[in-house]
Amino acid sequence: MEKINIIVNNKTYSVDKNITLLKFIETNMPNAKYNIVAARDVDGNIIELFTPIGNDLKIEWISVNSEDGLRILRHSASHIMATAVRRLFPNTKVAIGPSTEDGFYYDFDSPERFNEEDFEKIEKEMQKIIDTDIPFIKSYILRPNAIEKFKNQGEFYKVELLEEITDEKVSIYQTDDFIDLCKGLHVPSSSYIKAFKLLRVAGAYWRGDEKNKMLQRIYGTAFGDNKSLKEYLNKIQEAIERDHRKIGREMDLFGFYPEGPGFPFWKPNGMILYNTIVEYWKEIHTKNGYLEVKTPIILNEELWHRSGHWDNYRENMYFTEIDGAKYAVKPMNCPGGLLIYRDGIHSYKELPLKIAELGLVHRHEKSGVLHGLFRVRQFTQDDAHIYCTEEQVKDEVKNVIRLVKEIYDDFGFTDVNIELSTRPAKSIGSDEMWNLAENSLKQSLDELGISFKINPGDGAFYGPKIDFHIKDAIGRTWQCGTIQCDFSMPERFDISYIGQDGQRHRPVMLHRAILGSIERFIGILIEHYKGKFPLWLAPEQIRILPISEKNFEFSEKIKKMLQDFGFRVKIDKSEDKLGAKIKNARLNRVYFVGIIGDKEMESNSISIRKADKEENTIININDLVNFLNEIKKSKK
RNA sequence: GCCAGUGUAGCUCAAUGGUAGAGCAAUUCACUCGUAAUGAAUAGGUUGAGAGUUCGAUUCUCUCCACUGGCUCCA
Repeated sequence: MEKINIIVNNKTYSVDKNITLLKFIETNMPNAKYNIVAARDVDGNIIELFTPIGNDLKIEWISVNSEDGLRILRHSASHIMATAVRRLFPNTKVAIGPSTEDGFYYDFDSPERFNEEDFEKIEKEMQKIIDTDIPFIKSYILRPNAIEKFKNQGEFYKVELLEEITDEKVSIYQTDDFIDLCKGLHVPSSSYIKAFKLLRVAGAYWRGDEKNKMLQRIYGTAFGDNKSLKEYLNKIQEAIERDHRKIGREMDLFGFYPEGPGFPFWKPNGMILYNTIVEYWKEIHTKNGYLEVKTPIILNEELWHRSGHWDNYRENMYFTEIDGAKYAVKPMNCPGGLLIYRDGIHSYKELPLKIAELGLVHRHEKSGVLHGLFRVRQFTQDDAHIYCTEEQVKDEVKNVIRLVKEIYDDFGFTDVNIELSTRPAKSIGSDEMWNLAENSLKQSLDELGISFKINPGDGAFYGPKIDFHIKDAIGRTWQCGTIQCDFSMPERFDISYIGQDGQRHRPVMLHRAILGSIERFIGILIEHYKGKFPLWLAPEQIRILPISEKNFEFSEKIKKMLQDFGFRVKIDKSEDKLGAKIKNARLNRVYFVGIIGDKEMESNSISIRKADKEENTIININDLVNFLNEIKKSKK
């Protein structure tokens, strides 16, 4: 009998691996016939353990609502969904059905076109399966037998999977009449699914490859109790309410029109936000020793052959013609920047040379991927290229990391995850270059004591990179900043500096962006703040609400004064009552409203309040500018 | 690009094989007003575009465009 060692509560147990029935229960289910847990083995993998009650084995239970528990629960829910779908649509073939970060899906190949109206039917059938408490029965069979079995059933996706598995034996799970090739784990029976919901249907390629057949993927989620499901659905709702496309419209920030799909149009309010960010960005970069340049948007095609973009990035580029010669619209700023560097002789004394560019780039994104400001075809990168010696790389990378953190902090993002991506399959440059580059980045992070995740094969085609992911107010993460180490472009452009020895040397080039794309970053900011920006970013910082026409003149005086001090201020001279004026100010996400009535005029003051708060502060006009400046300075 | 869905007034949404309505917004008038919507009136649409079926299409069919959710990709 095959045994497996597992560690539970620091004790090692030898356990029979051939289990045919799996029970997975919570401690608060005393009537279960069997106790079974999912535990972690020595390598940290989840393995299963089976023991009848009465065995003295002490088990550390995992709750249904723990990360592992939910994964098991959701994976089981996907099987139940597949069972239901196959009951309702018998001609449906199944592909794979894993759990995801917050739910599960199953990919189907079916003559039926599923749509969301089918969900009710499928959910009902799933509920039936859950109510009848059908067990998940696990068994192991020899791989050739499994291939035979699934072939007979016409489940060719399973056969394809099986043909790649090298194990002698594979496990299969049976739920009702639905038999699925599956490693597990699963809950013991369907009634463990206490709350589930199907969410959407989408197309998905078999094995994620667009050359393969498009399958129909049904997404859903499941929880151990109804309350958690409700909380999850509320979170989805919250994300919908934060949608930057909706808030952007409400605040009149930007627009997209059919005349330019994927090309954002910035409206006056949006430009205020945009320019405020740019001004801040320029200031902090100047302070950190960066010089600024601007390079052309359209450049000769020859340049892109030299840079390697033509070979590696062509399908994302736009091309044009000038006087019969071929030109390309830049998808990246570096080649242009390199021309500037190459224009002159550089001494080692100039290095590190930090050249920043807010570069407008165009990339042809497939029509189906465009998404508000998050995914556009034209955007401005807050780019910079740092030319330095190999010895300087580590320190420069560290400097960039510090700057990245400072900038994110100023925008209210304090939670940052860092990832290191290594050489991809499609790449240029020698092995030595790649090793040197990857090691330099790794060491910089290590020396700063920063923990990071490694993404093998995720680097740019010209070098490895460090990516920065910020976490927003509702816990979503967004990749924004990046540092890319490039030994390749300097060679292609044959750039050099004169070293202490009077000889020419090849500098290293670091590409880096902090906000990533200003357009996208604004989208993230909108969703993070739900449009309620801190004072320094708010397109409209203060709106003065006169109670009646008698107060207009005094209001104008205050407006003029605030404008002279650089504040963005408007007066609501509409015929609305005060309540309506406040409502409108809130809707427009104005930061402060200042109320001017006879009372205020008499005392030469203004009743000021944050537009979304109840409390008023009465401030003398002479103190107003100081009051606002204090809040603006703090950035947050 | 692929799969599915959607497209009606500035916004949110109704309705119908016999050329369309509501609320909010807008405009005008009255009210001169104190903390999340004062009242009245007016105006606003070749129902995304094109073609087909039909006596008649906004409705049914097809093509295209755009958008939404995914796949893939990515800042």
